[in-house]
Amino acid sequence: MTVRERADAAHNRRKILVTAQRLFQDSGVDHVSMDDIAQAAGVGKGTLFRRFGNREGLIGALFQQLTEDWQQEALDQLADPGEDPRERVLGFVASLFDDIVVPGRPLLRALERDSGGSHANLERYLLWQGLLARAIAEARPDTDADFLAHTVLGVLRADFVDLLVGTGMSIDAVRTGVLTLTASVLTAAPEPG
Amino acid sequence: MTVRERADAAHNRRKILVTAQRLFQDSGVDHVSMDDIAQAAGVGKGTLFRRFGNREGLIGALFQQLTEDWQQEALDQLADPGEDPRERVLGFVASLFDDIVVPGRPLLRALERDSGGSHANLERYLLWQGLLARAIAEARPDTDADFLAHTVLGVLRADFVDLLVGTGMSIDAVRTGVLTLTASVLTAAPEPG
DNA sequence: AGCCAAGAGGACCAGCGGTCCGGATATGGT
DNA sequence: ACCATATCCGGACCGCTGGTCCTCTTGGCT
Repeated sequence: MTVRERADAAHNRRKILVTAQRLFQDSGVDHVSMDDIAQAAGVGKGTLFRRFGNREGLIGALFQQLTEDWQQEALDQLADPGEDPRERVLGFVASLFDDIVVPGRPLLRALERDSGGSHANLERYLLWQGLLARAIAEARPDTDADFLAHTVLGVLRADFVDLLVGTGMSIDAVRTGVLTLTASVLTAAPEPG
Repeated sequence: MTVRERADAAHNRRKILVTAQRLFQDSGVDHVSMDDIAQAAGVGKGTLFRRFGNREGLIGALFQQLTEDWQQEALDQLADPGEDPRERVLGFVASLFDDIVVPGRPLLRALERDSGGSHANLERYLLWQGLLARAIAEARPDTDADFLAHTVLGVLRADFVDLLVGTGMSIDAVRTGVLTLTASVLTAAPEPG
């Protein structure tokens, strides 16, 4: 397909992305309207929607930009059979928290909120959850690794982290809690009699 | 205080509540506008907002109606010192899941979504979390009961349950997972050497 | 240079939550 | 029974939002 994006289109796309990121950062994701972004980017509203389809598409593009490099590396490392699965899981969770959840919290919240829509979020979630579950299963073949993976990711959801922060916990306390939980998930518990 | 609610006002309040519940049930919370509710209840929009302040107030009132009886009983039982803390926690979680989360999922989602606003939700959360943490601490004094309580409640969040269902799990599978997780949280794990 | 698909842009739209205010009425005092 | 009035009612109205549409422009190929 030779239908390459025209130069002005690509230029505008980049301009929109950087502008949106700045506005979101400055004013909070849900105090910035699509009009705001179009105007600040010096672009018509039609252009904005032509490029990204809708609001969720724009936010998704910003989020993907944040994750694409990380995801490749992190998932490879998580699946690397040459290392202790426990270490791999802990490393993955720590990296997910530090590099994605914390810096991407506002974007993630916005994406989680409209989860009813696009399948992209669900697919991404399932990808992470599947690999995480496999690694957990390596460390603890005896348990429901699948649900434990869900649990760990559940605690990492942006709005839940925000809730915890809202109760007075510091980001660092949340981090410690998440990692402790992950570690305990990886440690075999005796079956209750 | 003789400032009793006038009879017509009370009547309208009841009518609005039952109408809203029906509409939400039939069409899904976020496909029903405040206009819809007012019209279906045979009431002016001004009346609706006068009674409940705003959308979140209405949803909150519906949710409180759903929980008020349950909460009294469940929290008492959770704090009852005469029973095995493990049983109490498991019973509380099961009841919370069966009686609140599952039937109230749509309302809860809507409330969680706008959590930025009212403190009422945060207070309710902290009340439940505090008592749950105390009971967990009785069963396992050695761990961070506080964060474990957060974890259990985190997995019970309505939008997370919806996400799990969206991945193909049945409600019953979610229930099993939640209870298994709770049980494992209540079972001491050996410190990793 | 000339053609034209792709893109630009902003007026426009429908729907939303929420407000306002002139008219109606329930209620307590007489 | 009746009045005075605080309370309440209703729906027109508002500002704002995400999203569409249609005309004009322009980059890129020949």
